[in-house]
Amino acid sequence: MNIGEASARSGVSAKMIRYYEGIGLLPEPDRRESGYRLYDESDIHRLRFVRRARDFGFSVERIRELLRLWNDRKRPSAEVKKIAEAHVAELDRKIGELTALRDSMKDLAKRCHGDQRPDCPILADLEG
Amino acid sequence: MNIGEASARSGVSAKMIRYYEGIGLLPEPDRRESGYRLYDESDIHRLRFVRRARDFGFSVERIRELLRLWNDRKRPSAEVKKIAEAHVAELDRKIGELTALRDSMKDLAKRCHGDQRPDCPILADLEG
DNA sequence: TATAGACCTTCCCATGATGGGAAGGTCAAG
DNA sequence: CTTGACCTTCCCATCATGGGAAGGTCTATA
Repeated sequence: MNIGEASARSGVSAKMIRYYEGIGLLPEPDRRESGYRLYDESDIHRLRFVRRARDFGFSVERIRELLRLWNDRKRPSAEVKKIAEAHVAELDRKIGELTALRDSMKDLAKRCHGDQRPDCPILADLEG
Repeated sequence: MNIGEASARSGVSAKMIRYYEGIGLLPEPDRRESGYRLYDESDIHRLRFVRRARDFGFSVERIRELLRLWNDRKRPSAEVKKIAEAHVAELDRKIGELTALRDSMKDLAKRCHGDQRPDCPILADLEG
């Protein structure tokens, strides 16, 4: 099938399929004589894996490792788990960061009258 | 003072000071005859405001609005509060998103043996 | 006064993952 | 054979930031 159908069936845009190929995340597919890329079921399978990993927030580089493990029938599951746990830790870190920001901002907003007057603890805080 | 000192005193890199000037977030400063940018206390004040707003996670465009309100002595605090609340809502949204991802990933990792065997619920899930 | 070296200038490039769009070639249905 | 949908590559933009090159300026010291 052509890239359009591969895109529709995998949920990965044609743009991104070409990009992933360009950075070596995906193998170069066969081509028709015309130059059109040709995909088969196993490509769709791999594309779906990539899309799902992206949905989980894995970076392309992490997905590269995950694909390698996925293709390795002798992989120790410990390696996969390690990547997953590192990702969880990273997400935890970001969540903590954003939560701290949100709480501070929420507090500042609560203390702002929010009326016609110019006095504002939010601006006062930003002013330092 | 020159840009280096302005940078050191405000916590905004010289690179970013020039960038902010380039996109019109900051006014064009006076220049020496040599072309060197010249900053004074009020510039430091503004730069610190910008840095602090960035620390809170506001986008440059939001900071543009905040600076406008900061400079407007007749601003209604309601406008500032509105921006802050929109930011809180945005942070809440992101936190929720990341939390959902983290929880799913954490659950998958927990169910992975993490040993020498290749069987792995994480890869199985990504596979779809 | 000459020079070293710290500082400044502008300009270009890269990041990460994604989309937009142009110019031009290919395919399939009518 | 034409039309329109599809494909190709290539370039550009995003957002905020940093790296670095090539070249000019400033200041302290020998």
